[in-house]
Amino acid sequence: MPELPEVETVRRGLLPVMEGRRILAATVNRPDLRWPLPERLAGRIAGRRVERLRRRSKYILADLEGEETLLLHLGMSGRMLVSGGQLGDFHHVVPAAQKHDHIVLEMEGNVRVTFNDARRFGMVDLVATGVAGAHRLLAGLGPEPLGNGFDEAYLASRLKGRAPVKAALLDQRIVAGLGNIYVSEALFRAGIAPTRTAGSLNGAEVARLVPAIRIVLEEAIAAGGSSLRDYRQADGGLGYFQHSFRVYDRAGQPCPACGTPVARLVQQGRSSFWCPACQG
DNA sequence: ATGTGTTCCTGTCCGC
DNA sequence: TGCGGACAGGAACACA
Repeated sequence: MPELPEVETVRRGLLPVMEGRRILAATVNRPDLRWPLPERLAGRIAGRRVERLRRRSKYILADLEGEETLLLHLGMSGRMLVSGGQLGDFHHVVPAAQKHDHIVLEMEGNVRVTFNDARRFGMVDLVATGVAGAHRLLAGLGPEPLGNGFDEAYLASRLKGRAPVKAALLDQRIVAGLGNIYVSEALFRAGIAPTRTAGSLNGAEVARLVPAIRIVLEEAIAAGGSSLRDYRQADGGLGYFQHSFRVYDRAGQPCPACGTPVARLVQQGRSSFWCPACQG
């Protein structure tokens, strides 16, 4: 579910209730998500202050005092939900536990942060802060698409081979943070068919693709992400970038540029949406 | 080294 | 309504 814009939106929502605040208590309701959770996780994070809340690709990193970092990935259906707080008096209703509430953090400030993940493709680990970047899940990630390390020269150097450009952009080693929605949207904006071979793109096409990726991600962040099914912001609210989709999930509907029906195809087992007329 | 297909899991929607 | 199948914002893993 969550791609870079959704994860960044969640991070921003968690910032005021987590950064600088202490985790007073933690509850862990099952031993594993996608993988086994760290041993004694609840006890190891309880009582510690969150010094920084960062994002790398689709991961959220909570640097805890004592040089350990809580590493979170939301998978397809993960949510980080904030409850309590503002009401602040003894009348305020503690929300009932929901199905799939796997980890609950009681934060300083009378706020609860709950990690809920129906499909359990999410991941959580606890690592030494100094070597977090070398964690097996982070070590191979490519550059942040909104950062300085992502430009035309870099992307051109990595778009090689016969795999479809769709697959290349989904490859987190090439660029970190894109997912199924934003790859389709970026390729539409760049006028490149998802079926094109990565190595077949010419310089002009790569030069269009870089800003197309950047702009669509920035617009999606500004819209609070895209809510199709599971995704919610930290406050439970919906993102609204789904209303700005030009091709994703719009099979059969007219291309916003030329009116040709948007096509859907399956690549690597995943849907791609595109305009056969605009994207060459 | 590449490229592709499968797998994990739950929930929802659509057609019969 | 019930039931089966398709499909879903990810990505590691196993194999050609």
